[in-house]
Amino acid sequence: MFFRLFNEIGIVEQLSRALLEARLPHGLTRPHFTVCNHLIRVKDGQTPLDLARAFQVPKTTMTHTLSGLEKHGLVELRPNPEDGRSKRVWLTPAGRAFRDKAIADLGPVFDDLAGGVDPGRLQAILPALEELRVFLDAYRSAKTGGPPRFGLAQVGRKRDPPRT
Amino acid sequence: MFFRLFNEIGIVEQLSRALLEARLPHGLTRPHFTVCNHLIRVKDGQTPLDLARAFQVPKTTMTHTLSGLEKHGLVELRPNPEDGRSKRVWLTPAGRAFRDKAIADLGPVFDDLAGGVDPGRLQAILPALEELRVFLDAYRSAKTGGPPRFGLAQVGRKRDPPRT
DNA sequence: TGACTATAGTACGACATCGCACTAACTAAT
DNA sequence: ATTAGTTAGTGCGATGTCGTACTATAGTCA
Repeated sequence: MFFRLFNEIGIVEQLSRALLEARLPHGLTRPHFTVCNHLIRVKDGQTPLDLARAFQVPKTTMTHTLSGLEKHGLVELRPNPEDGRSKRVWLTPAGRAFRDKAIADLGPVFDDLAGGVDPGRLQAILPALEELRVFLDAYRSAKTGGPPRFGLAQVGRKRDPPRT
Repeated sequence: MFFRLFNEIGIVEQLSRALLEARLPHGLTRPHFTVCNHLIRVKDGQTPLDLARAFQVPKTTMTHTLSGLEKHGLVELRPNPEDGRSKRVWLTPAGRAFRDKAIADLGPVFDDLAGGVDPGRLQAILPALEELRVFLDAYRSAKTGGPPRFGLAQVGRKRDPPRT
């Protein structure tokens, strides 16, 4: 049962990602969009590590994603006046426009989706998914070792054995 | 709403993947496991393209996954007597053992999961997920162009513009 | 102040994913 | 049989993801 569940989730993830990226400008991926979206929905000025935590990705992955966004002029990384080690991520006008346009372009897709699948039914699975996500996150932390530890970043993955 | 849904799905996908791969032998990934599992649950002797369709991945990705499985001696690729272009994928005893051991190793995880999240609740979201998956798959085909066309493989993704 | 530890970010390498282009083989129409 | 179009699989290159290791800065404690 769990296998089927995770399998369905994996396939939906692939398909939804392809659906989104087919509608983004060339060179921009779902993470780029989701980060911009997050910076608008929540707030910008967060640190890269904040974002890595929010999306449950290693910080190296977030560095990579942000560098892509910066290269496209969608965000700006400025030093964090409160902490010399870290930076803060700010959206540029282009970044906001990019996000708005992506959402607009997805409108028809969501309309079709709402026509083909009962939105209420999808809405209804959100709490269970969220519960599952929270459990998996906590489970990883629990199994990884001690307390909250740190930001997420590099934990709990498998370790390369020394090359023989 | 759809964003939140796909976001949760994406995160659950990442976390479940990490959870699984942390319990697999080094060098083997979730696709390796899921393919072996599929070959046992459904049947082996399928063609690589059958598998690519089943997992909704491009055929090049399946080639890569199968070559990894073959390198580890978990599957065998033999010519397809009915079609000189294609091959058939057969599990080796090692492949079956690998799948069985992975499932056994995941037992405790699933027990914990069943303890932390109501399994009935997860079970209940399966039909909606499946419906969503079927819709997304059909939608991609519909938008991509005509009829069933081909196997899945390389479609509907964005095209690289000529390098300037 | 100095020493030790913890944290933020990055450079780098390994590898997975996937689009493009190509070959070989099948199919259809004549 | 010839030819054109389609399909199965792969080589290759580009890029996303992530673990390891490193640097710079903070924080803690004496």
